[in-house]
Amino acid sequence: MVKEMVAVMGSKTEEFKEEKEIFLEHIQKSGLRRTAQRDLILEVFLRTEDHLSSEDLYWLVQKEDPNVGQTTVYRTLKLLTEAGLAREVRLGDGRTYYEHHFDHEHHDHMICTECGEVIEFFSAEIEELQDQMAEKFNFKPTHHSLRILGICGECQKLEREQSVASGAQPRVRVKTTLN
Amino acid sequence: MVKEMVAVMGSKTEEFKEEKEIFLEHIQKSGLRRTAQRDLILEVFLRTEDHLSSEDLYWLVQKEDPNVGQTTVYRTLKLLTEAGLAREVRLGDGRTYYEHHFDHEHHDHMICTECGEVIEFFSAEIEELQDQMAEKFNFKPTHHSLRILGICGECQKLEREQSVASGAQPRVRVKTTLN
DNA sequence: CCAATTATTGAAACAGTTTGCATAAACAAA
DNA sequence: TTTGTTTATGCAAACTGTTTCAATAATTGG
Repeated sequence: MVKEMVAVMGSKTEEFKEEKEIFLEHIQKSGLRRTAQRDLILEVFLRTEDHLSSEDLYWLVQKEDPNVGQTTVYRTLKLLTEAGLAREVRLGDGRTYYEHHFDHEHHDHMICTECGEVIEFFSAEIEELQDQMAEKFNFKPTHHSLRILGICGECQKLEREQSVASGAQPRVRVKTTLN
Repeated sequence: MVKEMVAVMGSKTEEFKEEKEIFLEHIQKSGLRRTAQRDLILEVFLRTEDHLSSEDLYWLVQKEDPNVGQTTVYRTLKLLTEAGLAREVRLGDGRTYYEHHFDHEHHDHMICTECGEVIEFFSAEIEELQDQMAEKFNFKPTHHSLRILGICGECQKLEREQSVASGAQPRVRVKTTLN
């Protein structure tokens, strides 16, 4: 078990060198310690280009090393966030998701309430207006999150087909956890 | 105990007539039943112009009728949301808050990460740009939520005073639950 | 190399919310 | 009104995502 960990320590792939350096730097700067778990979690996180909840990531990591607890994944994700490698995103269900942050432009999200698809978008104009708004209230913004909930193109199409096929009963929306 | 309830049923105040009608209508349309608890919860909710968590509301209701359970408050708030009288707001801590929705203009929130103050604001330009964005992705928006996290004017002032008084140590941010 | 210090870990605790169930209350029909 | 049917209620227990804590492991100073 320990031997395996040592093997992992040597960092499986040579990809993501930059990110790994950043992580190490952050670890050292904060007086923390490099561990096999943290290396593995970072590795798997970087490999997965998606919005991951802590639990999602936990299971992915489990597959490669069953000796990693949920807690460690939570903490490591928090670390990655501090290091600037990950960004917390709340999509609207209770969960917190994480997405790559390093080398990724800032963006906001549209979320389909039918299928859960997440569309990333960016608008410089909206950003600008937000800052103006904040200034008007003498508010110093540090972050913001803009989520647009609705129905994606695909689901709209499906909806139309369904209403034709089954005689246009109004469809019941799935779990409208607003906001 | 039953007598009291009957007294409450008759609706304590004559205010909020419109909202109460809407609620009744929704109740009937959905084949649900009017009950003393629901009436009381609605009443107290309407009386309190604020962002309330389910628990907040629970305690307020408790004061007037100790025979109301948390569960009922949760369920009723969901009802009120469906009826269009309340709106769910996630301010960033785990909790779900509710605010008045009927007859209240749509707005977004700035949240102070120091003191928790919530500033409501509205920008027609931002709304417009959001719709344009959605259209660009063929996305049919139903709701949106824009949160700006940062530091309110008051806390900025405090910060400045503190840094003068105590010799300008960089201040540690309280619970930076981003996003 | 050993002891003392400090960080890391996973299990258990925790908060907020939801669900299942037996009882009580609302409503409709007689 | 009374009866029968169906829904609402509130408790307790389940569940979810997250944080805490005591035991363990790593690192540092002597």
